[in-house]
Amino acid sequence: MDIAEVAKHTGVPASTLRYYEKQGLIASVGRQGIRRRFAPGVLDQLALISLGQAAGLSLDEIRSMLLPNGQPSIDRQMLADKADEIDALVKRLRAVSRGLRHAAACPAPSHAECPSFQKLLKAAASGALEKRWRRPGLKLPYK
Amino acid sequence: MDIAEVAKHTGVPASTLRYYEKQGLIASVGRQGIRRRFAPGVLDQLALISLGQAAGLSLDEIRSMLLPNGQPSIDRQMLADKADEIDALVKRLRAVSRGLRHAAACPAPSHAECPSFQKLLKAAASGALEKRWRRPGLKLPYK
DNA sequence: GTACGAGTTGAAGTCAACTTCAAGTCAAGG
DNA sequence: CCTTGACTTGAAGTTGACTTCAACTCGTAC
Repeated sequence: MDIAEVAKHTGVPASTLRYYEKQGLIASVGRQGIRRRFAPGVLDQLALISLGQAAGLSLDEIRSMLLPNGQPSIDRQMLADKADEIDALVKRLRAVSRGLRHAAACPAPSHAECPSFQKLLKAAASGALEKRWRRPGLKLPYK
Repeated sequence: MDIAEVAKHTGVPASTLRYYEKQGLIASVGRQGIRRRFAPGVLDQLALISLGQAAGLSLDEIRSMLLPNGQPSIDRQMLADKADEIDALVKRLRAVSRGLRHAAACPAPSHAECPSFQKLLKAAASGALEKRWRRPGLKLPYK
């Protein structure tokens, strides 16, 4: 497959594929003239990368899960740890969501007078919402 | 309060407070000599900013929720929409977490042969995990 | 044989949210 | 008066994951 075909199948732009190759996340199986050729297995590798990103892994971390041949070799403990991390995040997010909903439904004329909104603010200020995180991490959908 | 005091109370570094002021997210109430003085209300504003960030809002979006005086003026519909967005994210994250856990517990000798891992990969590839997002968004905890 | 479209390269640019830096300004203590 | 230490400034640097760019090389079609 050439780069455009991989891009079409996966939705990953050609520029990103070249970037991933430079980063050692995927490999081409040679050239036809000057053009890269990819084995079909690259589609699985890209799926794995997608999955890792959805799990909040950096490309570096994802690379560390790949053998030189591109086969995944994943530390099961690491998977479990990541799952724990995600669960903790989910817990926080659900608290935020509950708070937002309550604030949205709150009948006070302005949020300044809404007790549940005040409580939310207090929680945010107290760090219960984990104010300051250290990694760039998970992306949110735009819409 | 001077900037160090605000920093101490909120955990927000002084450099960030200056940055927020430049961005119009908070305001100082004048100077004592060359130094900024903040009204206590700035603590609430910072809590609101924290909350917004926890909800995945950009600083731009957060600013759009603030009146020029710093009082929040929040569109309740927007809150509800944000809550929906977060719930959708939570749903995806829980799927990822479940998948990771299953893969971690999977008895197959290598992940290449684990059926549930394959299924996860397939889901990732099919876009069920929402591969390509448009906003920088939510940060993950480092630990 | 030459024009075209799709690929190639390395380098540089983008984005958000900060942080870091050098150089300067103060207030208070000794 | 002089040092110290906390603050000030604008400008530049950081991070990760890409994207964009100009300049170049192919294979194919006309």
